[in-house]
Amino acid sequence: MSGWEPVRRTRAFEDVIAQIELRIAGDGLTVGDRLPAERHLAEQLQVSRSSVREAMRVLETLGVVSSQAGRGPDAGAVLISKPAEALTDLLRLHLGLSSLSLDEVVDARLMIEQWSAAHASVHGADLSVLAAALERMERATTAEEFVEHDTAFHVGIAEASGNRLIAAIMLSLRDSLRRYAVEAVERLGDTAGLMADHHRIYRVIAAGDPAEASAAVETHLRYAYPDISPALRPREHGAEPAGP
Amino acid sequence: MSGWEPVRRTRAFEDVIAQIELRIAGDGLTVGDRLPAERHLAEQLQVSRSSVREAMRVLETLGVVSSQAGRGPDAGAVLISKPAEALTDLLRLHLGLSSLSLDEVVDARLMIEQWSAAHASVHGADLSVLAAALERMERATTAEEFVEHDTAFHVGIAEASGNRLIAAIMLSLRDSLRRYAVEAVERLGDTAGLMADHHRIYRVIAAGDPAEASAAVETHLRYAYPDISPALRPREHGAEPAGP
DNA sequence: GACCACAGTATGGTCTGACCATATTTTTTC
DNA sequence: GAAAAAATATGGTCAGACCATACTGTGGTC
Repeated sequence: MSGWEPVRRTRAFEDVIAQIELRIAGDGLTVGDRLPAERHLAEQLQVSRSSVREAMRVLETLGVVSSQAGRGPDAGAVLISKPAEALTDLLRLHLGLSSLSLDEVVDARLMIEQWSAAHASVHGADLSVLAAALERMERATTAEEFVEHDTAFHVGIAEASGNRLIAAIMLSLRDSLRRYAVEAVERLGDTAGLMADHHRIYRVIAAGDPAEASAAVETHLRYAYPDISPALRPREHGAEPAGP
Repeated sequence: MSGWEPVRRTRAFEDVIAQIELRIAGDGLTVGDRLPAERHLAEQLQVSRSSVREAMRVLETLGVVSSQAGRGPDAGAVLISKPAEALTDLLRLHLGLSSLSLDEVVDARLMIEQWSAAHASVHGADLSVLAAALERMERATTAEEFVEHDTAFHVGIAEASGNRLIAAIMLSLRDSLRRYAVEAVERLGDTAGLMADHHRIYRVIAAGDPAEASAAVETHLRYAYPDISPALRPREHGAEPAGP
C-alpha cells in the first residue's frame, strides 16, 4: 500500500481560477476584456455562484480583474492589470505581521532606486514628469505635501527606467514607507538639503551617466535615512559571521 | 450641489479584512495564532458567513492565512507568512496577461541576483546550503534536475543576504522563469561553463568581496541568457531617446 | 490499565435560493 | 419627442442546508 500519491483535493474556486487562467493563456484574453457574469460562469463551469465569487475575490486581490455592478457595457468583471495595488496590500499586511522588518523594506527600496536611476539615465525617456515634481516640491509647505511630490519624483524615475515590474515594486515600497518618509522630512526640518540632492539626481539622469545616477541616489537616501544599513565594503579576512 | 465626495461603498468582506488587520496591529496577533472559526467571526462581526469566507480568500491569496478543515488544534484559519507564494501567483498572472514582459522579469532578476550576491558576501551567513546545491548540480543528469538545484543555489544566495523580502521576490522570479531556465540549459547543451560560473560565484561570496560577487553573477547570467538587456554604459551626448 | 471501534462534534467547502442596490435598457405615458 | 415608469441584468449580501474532514470522547474488549 505504499507509493500512493496523496489525493490533491482542489477546491472549487481554485478550479474556477484555473479555468479563467486557461482562457487568458489560450483565448488571448487581455486587459479590457470582460468575463461572463457570475451567474453564467457558475452555470457553465457547473459550480455554485459562491465558488465563482470566491475566485473573483482572489483575482481581484491579485489585481487582474475589477467588478462593477449594474447593467451595461461597463458592468461585470473586466480584466485589468494593477500589480502595484496587490503588491502594496501584500507588503502592508506582512509588515504588520512583523514577518518583514522595516530595514528589509528600506534596503529593498535603496536597491530599486539605484537600479532605476541608473537605467533611467540610459533609457532616454521623457523626464518632464520629474521636472514637474521638482517644481511642486519647491512650493510644498507641509511635510505631507512635500512627500507626496517626492514620491511622484521617485516613482517617476522608476517608470523612466522602462521596467513596469520595477516601477510597480517601487510604488508599493513607497506606499508602505510613506509614513516614515514624512517623519524623515520633519526630522530634518529643512528641505534645502533634500532639494539639492533631488536636483543633482535629475541632472545626472538627464546627463545620461548611470554610475553617477546610482551614486546620487545612494547619497540622497543615506542623508534622508541615517539609519539605513551601511554601504557594502569587502569583509575583513577572518571576520566572524553576523548574528546574535 | 458640487464639491460632493462620492460615497465610498465599502463591501462587507472588506470590512472583515479591516477588522482582522486591526486585530493584527492592535492585539499583536502574529504568525501561528488562530483566527476564530468562520461561523463565529460572522456572528461577532454581524455579517454573513459568505462575506467572512470572501475575506478569507483574500487573506489566503496574500499569503497571511491558511485554512484547514476538520477539528482540533491544527484546524481553522491560522496566521502564516508566505509572501513568496503570493508574489509567484501575481507574477504568473500578469505575465500571462502580457502586462509584464519577460524582459522586465529577467532584468529584475539580474538586479536582485547582483544585490543578493553582494550582500551575501558581507553578511557572513552560513553557506553550506550553497555548497550542497553545487554538489547536487554536479550530479544532475537532466536539465530539469539541474535547474532545480540551480534554483536552490540562487535562492540560497538571496536568503544568505539576510533580506527576506528580497529572498521572497527572488523565489517568485525563479518560479516564473523556471521554464525558460530549462530551455537555457538545454540550449547550452553542456553544463561545464555554468558550473564554472557557479563555483566562481561561491568562491567570491565566501571570500567576502561584494564587487567581485556582483560581477560574477552578472557574467553568469549574461552567459546563460545572451538575450538579456545590455550592460549599462554612459549614454552618448545627444543620443536620441529609445524608440518603440 | 491499555487498546480499539464508534458515535459525537467542530471545522472548512459547497450548494441553493432568495433578496437588495445599482445602473442600463426598454416600454409606457403624456 | 420627451419625460416617466417599468423591466432587466449585474454584483453584493444573506440565510440555511448539506458534505467531507479530522479530532474528541465514550464505551467495550482484552
